[in-house]
Amino acid sequence: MDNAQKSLATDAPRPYHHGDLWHALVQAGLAILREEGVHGLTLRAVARRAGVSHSAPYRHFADKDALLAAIGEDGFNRLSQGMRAVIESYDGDLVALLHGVAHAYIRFVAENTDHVRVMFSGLLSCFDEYPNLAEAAGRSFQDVVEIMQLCQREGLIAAGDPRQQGFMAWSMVHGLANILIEEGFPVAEKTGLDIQQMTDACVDTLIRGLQSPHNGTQVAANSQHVIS
Amino acid sequence: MDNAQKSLATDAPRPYHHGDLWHALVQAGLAILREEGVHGLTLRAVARRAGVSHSAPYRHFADKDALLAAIGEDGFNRLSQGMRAVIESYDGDLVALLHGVAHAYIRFVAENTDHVRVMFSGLLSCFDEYPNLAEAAGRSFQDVVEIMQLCQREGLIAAGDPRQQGFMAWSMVHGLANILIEEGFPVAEKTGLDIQQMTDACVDTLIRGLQSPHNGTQVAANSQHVIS
DNA sequence: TCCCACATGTTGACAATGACAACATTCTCG
DNA sequence: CGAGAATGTTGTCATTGTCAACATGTGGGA
Repeated sequence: MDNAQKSLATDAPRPYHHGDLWHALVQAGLAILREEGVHGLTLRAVARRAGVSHSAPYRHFADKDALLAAIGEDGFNRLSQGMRAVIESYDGDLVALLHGVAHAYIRFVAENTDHVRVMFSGLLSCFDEYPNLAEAAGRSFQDVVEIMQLCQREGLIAAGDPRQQGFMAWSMVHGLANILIEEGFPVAEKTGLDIQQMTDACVDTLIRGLQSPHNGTQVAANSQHVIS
Repeated sequence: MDNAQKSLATDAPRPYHHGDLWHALVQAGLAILREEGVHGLTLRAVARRAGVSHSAPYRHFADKDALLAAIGEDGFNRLSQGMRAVIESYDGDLVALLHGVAHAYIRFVAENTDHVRVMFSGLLSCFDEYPNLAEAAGRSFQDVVEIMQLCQREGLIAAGDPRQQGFMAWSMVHGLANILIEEGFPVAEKTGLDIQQMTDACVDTLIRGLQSPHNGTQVAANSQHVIS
């Protein structure tokens, strides 16, 4: 029954009854995510932690999914923030920039595993229903696209639609990160590489792969890969 | 109360009381996953569908996670099966083989979204606790590693640890697949590429990226990417 | 062949959860 | 200042995961 934890984050001035519960609930959710993982992230637990009754969250979130969407949005914002910090420290070494951004992504996933599980993993059913969430995710992607454009200008990678290149880059790093967070997944342990090295290897592979344009059958394929 | 659906899959002969409930429960779980998604996958629903009482599953699975592990294991087996079907139809066109395997992976994820969410996405807490699950996942990975070895022999990609190369290949395709299944995720829609083309582009990029060895600073990096 | 131990399945219970309705309080604005 | 909206609370409900106590059918040893 101790309502002691609510300070951090938005230093909003609590205009009336509880203050702005909206932020308090999101913060409580983040704290629970950090301390107990996604399993402990329950609406009632969030309410308890925020010091309100179990039904109060419904005045601010239509249902649990809506809270998850807000938390996911926060996650994308933090992700963008981490990547942008690297971008802003760009000193002319483009390869280092790419490695740095990839490491930022991987580190974010590693240090916020449960947060990431909320952002992806379909806990929140659909991005479409939460415009703010979609926007935040879109901004994260935009960061990557801009890096691709920079790489093209600098001649590090071939010309082409930077969104496609960004999509591929995101896919690779996202896939790596998501495999790494599966505890005991029988891939990571067997490669003999640690996370840092694996990340570097992926980035290098990606850069080389993007150094030629991908105009359809570039590699040489008499593609008969029958699908659907 | 209708206990009408239980036939499909294992045509086991129901030796004694109910038959072998273990398989019936897994099959019921798969059916629910297919029809109602991961949200409807509840222990009691599985029991209902199998025509037994709500507590019967506990004679075969320690808890819900154990059922999820069995379902996940089935998923990895099906994934392997899909990829192996492509491998076995190898006709000498290695590039086509790679494209085919990637498409098999992507298609599996697209057609079994909720099954994949059980396999990954941390619903089952940890691979370590379920050796069978880990083994099935390991076999899937092994398929990819063997393809990498084949690619090395044929000279399509550079020499190197095939497990690392396989890890990268898995990461890329896995990342692509997992982004694609996020409905409304503001990346896929904007690239103007459909799934097939995007998959092909990823494979081509990957092949090119793997055509040179990745001995540390291959691309040229004065790596100052500070991490932890 | 008979009987008992054990595997399997059932019933009942419990706390926790998401969600809703009815009610209480506090703010805002006309 | 006072009505209505915004916000928060209490109470309730069905559902769920899990456990304990009980029932039932199976198979092995006398």
